Amino acid sequence: MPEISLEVPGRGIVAAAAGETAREVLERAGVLGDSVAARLNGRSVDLSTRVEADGRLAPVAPASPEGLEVLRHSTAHLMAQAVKRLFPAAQITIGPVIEDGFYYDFSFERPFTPEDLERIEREMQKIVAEDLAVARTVEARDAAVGRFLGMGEKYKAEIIGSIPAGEDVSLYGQGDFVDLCRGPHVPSTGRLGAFKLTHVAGAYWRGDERNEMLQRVYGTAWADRETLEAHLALLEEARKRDHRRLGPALDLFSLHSISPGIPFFHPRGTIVYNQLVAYVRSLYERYGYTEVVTPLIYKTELFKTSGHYDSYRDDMFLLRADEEEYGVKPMNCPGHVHLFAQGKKSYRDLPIRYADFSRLHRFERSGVLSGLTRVRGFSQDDAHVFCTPEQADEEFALFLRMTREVYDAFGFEDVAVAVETRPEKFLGEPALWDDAERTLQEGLRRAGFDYTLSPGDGAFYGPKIAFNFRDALKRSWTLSTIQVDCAMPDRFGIRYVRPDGAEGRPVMLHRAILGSIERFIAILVEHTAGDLPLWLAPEQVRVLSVTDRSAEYGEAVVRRLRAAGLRAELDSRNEKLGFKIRAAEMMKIPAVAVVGDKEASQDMVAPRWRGEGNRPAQALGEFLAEAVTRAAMPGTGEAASGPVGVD
RNA sequence: GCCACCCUAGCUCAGUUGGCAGAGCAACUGAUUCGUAAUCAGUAGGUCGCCGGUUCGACUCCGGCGGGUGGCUCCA
Repeated sequence: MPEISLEVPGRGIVAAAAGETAREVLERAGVLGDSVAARLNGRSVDLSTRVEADGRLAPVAPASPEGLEVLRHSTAHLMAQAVKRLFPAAQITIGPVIEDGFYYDFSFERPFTPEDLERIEREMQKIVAEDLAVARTVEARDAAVGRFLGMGEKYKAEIIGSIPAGEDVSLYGQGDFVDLCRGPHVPSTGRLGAFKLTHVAGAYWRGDERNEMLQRVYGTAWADRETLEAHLALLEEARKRDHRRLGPALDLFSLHSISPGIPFFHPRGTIVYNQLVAYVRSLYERYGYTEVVTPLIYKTELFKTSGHYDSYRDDMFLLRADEEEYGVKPMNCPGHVHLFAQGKKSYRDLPIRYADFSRLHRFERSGVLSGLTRVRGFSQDDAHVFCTPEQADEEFALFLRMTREVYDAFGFEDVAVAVETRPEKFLGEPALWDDAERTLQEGLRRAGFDYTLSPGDGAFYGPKIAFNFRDALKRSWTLSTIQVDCAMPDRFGIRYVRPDGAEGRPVMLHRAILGSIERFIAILVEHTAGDLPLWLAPEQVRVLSVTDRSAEYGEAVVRRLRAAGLRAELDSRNEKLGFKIRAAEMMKIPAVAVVGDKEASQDMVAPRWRGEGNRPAQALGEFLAEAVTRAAMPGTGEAASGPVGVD
């Protein structure tokens, strides 16, 4: 056998015979350890892969990203094997790795029950104990199709059938089970074990709702028990932070079947809501926006012109009055274009930036509604910019500056930017789209944003940039978006007079920074676990009287705090101090001021800041000054800056 | 919209094979006047999501509808 040489990290060059397995080479190099696969020239391969030529070879540890991918994929196969043993009539389809775990889709005559999941999990553990060897074989495509048809696996045969004819496919077998798979996999089922099946759900075959509904079983898998437990603990933590639980508990909002998907904001939640709007308004003042108030309901004629009637009608609330069809607006843009078209506009008027906090209503399919994150009624910090083509770059840059300022204000750091391009169903000229997509990408590059491309995800009227924020629970949410409109200026025929007296078509941008205020509140509640920043907290200070003797002084303290613009309440209930402290903590009140005989006699309070604990009593004026400073809205007070360089 | 599961007091949850609906917390009343995460006692609170069926009898079994949860498909 010819000698080959392999570069193994930490071991330099290791000599091997061509045809030796990766496992043999790694073992001899003393780096096999508990690896579940190998990396050969940068590609993940099975440990049983034969090395035929010079190259680089490294072990893949179970806890490494590639290792976890292998474990999860192998665990998906393990589950499929268990399902086939328990339910031979079930047909296997696909079973990919997803974030933190895997799923496998089965076609079966009935849905799996939670009890089935437990049985499947036990069967999986049995197969782990059997420690079956996992073996890879290669077969011609048509032979593989025949093999799976022979086993009655018509879905699998269909998948393999869609691979180009004449190609070979790789199969992985373990005991009585075989599956089509690119691999790699762990060498034997005994290497698995730190997994848990989490839930079952329906899923359409090939993701198309016209197809059969399959049974999808989700699971999570990790390198060892400890990391599995840690992951389950994180899920538990997420459950505790869930805004649908915290929101009502903190008396912020509630949902009721009387209006599915449209939230009721309670007085406390309304304070948060209005503070966010006030914050955005303060930015608008500096960034040169003008606010408008526009109709909620329009004759559908408007939506026919804008294109919404054709592209978006199924998602709209339509109504009939006076023999006329009306639509509740799902977006502000058609109204704003209409508004722009009123009166003659000159280049001297541009850019025009219409901001609108109007409520929007979208008839979302019932199955997609969820808390405040997916609703049927909401409002956005929405605005539409109309400018000359020459101004478009600067307008885009301005938006990016504003976005950055807002994210800094909230301390949002983990933000990924995606450029979403022309979808299949679109309006306007493809050339316009290409231009717009290029403009967006160049602007991002100039502003120093990294981004990824998300082909086909744009809005029907133009390409879009989405700012996706990852919250404390590692979930991703679209907050800000900006879209170049390639359709509506033409459809509405809006114009402006250029310096040379000719008429031009203005460029239209759609943009939002917080996005939906409802969704933003949900994200903020979960990100902060309900500990909202002081400027947003519905009740900023709670004054606690120790006994009835200090209640009157407590009232005076509350009056002083309120006069200084703070949101303060008095708890003078006939309860012990410990009880009131607990109540304030559970409502996550940021600051507590205890007043007893001592404080009352000296014009003092004993502060207790949430997360910081008790402080010695201090003069009321001192406490008040600190609270006012801490409660400042971002971009105001000391740090306030003047107008941003526009207009 | 599709698949599965869930819906009992304001909240969190018990409720045996179909036989008079329960607890803790919250609320209310009284006592207590108390110093940093729950003082004690008492009172009230329910068309068991809604409608229909089976049954001598339904929170419990069956069907339909509504809402929610997890997914799928769609999306701020």
